[in-house]
Amino acid sequence: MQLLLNWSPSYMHFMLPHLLNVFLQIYARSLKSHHHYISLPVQSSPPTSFPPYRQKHQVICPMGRPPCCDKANVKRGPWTPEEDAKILAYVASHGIGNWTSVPQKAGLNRCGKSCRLRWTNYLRPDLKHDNFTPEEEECILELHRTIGSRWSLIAKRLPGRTDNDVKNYWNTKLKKKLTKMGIDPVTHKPFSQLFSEYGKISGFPSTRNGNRFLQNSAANESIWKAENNRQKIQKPYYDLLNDQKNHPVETVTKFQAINQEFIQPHFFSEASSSDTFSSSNGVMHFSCGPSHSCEPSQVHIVPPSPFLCNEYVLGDSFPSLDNTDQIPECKYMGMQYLHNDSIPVQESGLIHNFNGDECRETIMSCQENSPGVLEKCSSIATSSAADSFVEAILAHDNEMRLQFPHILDENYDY
DNA sequence: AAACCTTCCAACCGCTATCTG
DNA sequence: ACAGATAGCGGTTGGAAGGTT
Repeated sequence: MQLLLNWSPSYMHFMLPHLLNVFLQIYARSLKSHHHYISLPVQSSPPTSFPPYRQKHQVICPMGRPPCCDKANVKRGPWTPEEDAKILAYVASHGIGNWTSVPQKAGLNRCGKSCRLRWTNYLRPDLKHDNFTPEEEECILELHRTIGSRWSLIAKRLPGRTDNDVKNYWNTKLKKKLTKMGIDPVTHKPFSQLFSEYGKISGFPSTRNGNRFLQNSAANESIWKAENNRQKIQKPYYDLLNDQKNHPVETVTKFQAINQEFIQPHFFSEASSSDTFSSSNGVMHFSCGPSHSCEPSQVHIVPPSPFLCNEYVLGDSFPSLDNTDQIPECKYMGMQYLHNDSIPVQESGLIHNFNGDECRETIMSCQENSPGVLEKCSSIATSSAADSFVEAILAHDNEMRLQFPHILDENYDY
């Protein structure tokens, strides 16, 4: 009883039916076997807060860490209500930390890692157990469009949801939903637009063999590989945005540094041969990847949004943060097409406009809300800047084509 | 009713980063 | 510096539940 009194009302609301079920099952079993109830450990002193999350770098076992468990002899598979009750009781009285010792102390024949996952993904009191709301759905879609399958980052933006929840919801619902709507779940572009863009790539099968590339199964595989590549490119940005200590201005500076040291060399070395860019409706889209590669996976890569932000906003033309008038109007690609039965084609993208002040606020608020910079700043690009950039790359492309015609004019047949 | 198929998600796997002795 | 451990993460899978034939 003392255990229950230490739970918050919301946690109580979640757990009471669960515990009732546990006790009923145990009671029913005890009637059959004449065994007594399990005795839940009752804490001697209430925790100061619930859940008492472990402090970072907290030293739990100063004498060295024993092996987690005997992997061969621990139970696996679905958790029973009794096991859940033991974890809950243990955490309520001891708090979070050193999952290695939890199975032994809680009386469980489970691996510590399994206990941790059970707690993290299911038993945590702050978790929601109801369906995803349309708002959460939009949030997932928008974040996935921006940062890809970084489930833990996305989950952090959705209180009460775990990365596993988000991942499962994406894989079972959202991916199919987008596909049905004619939208590629990786690039978040309409398939029709992808077909069009693939067809524009020089040296691509479209000129000789039509769009066969996109008609066979290899296309899907290529897109997934491209997604992986995109995530590698984006990593420095995630690292930066995850660093909550950064001042907004510092963040901007680091964006520039990352761009110079990593993104630009990467981009120009890999994408110089025959990249394609398009600028429509003021939102610049481009694809990069070596068309001379035998890997169709690298032919089309949606660029990391921060690249756009950095290239066009934080670079030469980026005004001081005090001078918002010079910030071009932001074009934000929202995800409202989800609630629209019609398939958005080229007109998609300009669903919400951010003005200069909003962009500035976004940048200035990045310390508290860092992914906002990604989402909004990423789309800052004027069509003129995009056009000049496109021209520069196309010129570079032509130059490369003249130098390496034997590579770039290969006839691709996947 | 039975067999088969599809969907869904909890749990696991394997990897990397980080910590400790 | 190194080995051995955990935490955290994204990808994958097993099997229960529901639907279809």
